[in-house]
Amino acid sequence: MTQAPLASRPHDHSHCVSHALAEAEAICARQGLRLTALRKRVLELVWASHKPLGAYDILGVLSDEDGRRAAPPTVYRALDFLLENGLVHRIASLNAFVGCSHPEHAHQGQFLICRSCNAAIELEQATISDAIISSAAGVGFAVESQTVEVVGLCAGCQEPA
Amino acid sequence: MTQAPLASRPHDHSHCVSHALAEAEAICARQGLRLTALRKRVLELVWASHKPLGAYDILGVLSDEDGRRAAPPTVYRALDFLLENGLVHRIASLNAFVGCSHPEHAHQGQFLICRSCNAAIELEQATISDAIISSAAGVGFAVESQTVEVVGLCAGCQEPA
DNA sequence: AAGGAACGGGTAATATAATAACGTCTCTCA
DNA sequence: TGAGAGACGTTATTATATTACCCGTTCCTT
Repeated sequence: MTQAPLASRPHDHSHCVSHALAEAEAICARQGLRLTALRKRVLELVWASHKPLGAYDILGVLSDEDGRRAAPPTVYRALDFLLENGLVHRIASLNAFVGCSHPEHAHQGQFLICRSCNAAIELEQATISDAIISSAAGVGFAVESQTVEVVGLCAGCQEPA
Repeated sequence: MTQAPLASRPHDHSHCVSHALAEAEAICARQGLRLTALRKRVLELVWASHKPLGAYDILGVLSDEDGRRAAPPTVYRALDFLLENGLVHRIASLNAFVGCSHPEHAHQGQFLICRSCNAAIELEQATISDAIISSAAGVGFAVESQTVEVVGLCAGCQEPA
């Protein structure tokens, strides 16, 4: 059977970050996309943890490390690029962004968001999207994109009180 | 088999509105909740169509009909009441609100949102929520609430070009 | 009937999220 | 070599949501 997603287990997170950045480099190189310093830095910040990060949080970090304060469009443009190219996902219910765990192929993420530790676990379950597509088809609706965001408690946060 | 949801077919919409209001009255009466004039008016506005409505759209209408301009908390408080009591749903991906089609029992809505006519069709499919719950259980995640919002084309908007 | 808590709602200010509009620099490549 | 495209800075604005404080009414209690 498939192993539980990394985000839901303790792990050496620096591997996630370096792996995600290396993969982004490779994907951009292959597709002739420009992963500029800014875009790379934003991607790195989004990957700083498995918790979805708000655009203004990113902005705050960038402003701190630059002397001058970055403006919203700076961050949103970088995020738009990363979203368009499947390197991050947007969590609509949180107005926040999280690194994509499987950027190598196009897909829609399904997210399990822990209300205790805030981690977002990305799933890619055909059973879920198939159920959605066929239910929609039952009322004549043609699905183009899906948003599935689930709140609850991750395995690690369900310890007995 | 179950009939297609009303929102996805032509219908006499004034019936929807009056039915929704009557049902809200009954539910509130039964549970000792106060469906004040303001709350009722907001519910009526949300039900004005099957298209999700933004809080500031509601605010605009209220301001127009009152001479004085309503302020955001007025609307958000009414919406909070309606949400808490299952009379409306919030569509996170649109920052908008839509009347609940089945307020008589607690449930999480699943929504099909037409990108052409903007109508939101509410589903309540066990196949979808079961798929989510069991996929989540597979990684040890305990689901508490689900957000399922699907964008595409409704039956009526798929006419040949 | 009086006291007081709870509730509904008005008002101002503020917080948070996202976009618009415009300018400049640099790279590419024809 | 210069025209066009892309990336990003900058300022301003729009959209969405919340906080804090106040006041009047309701309703419960004695």
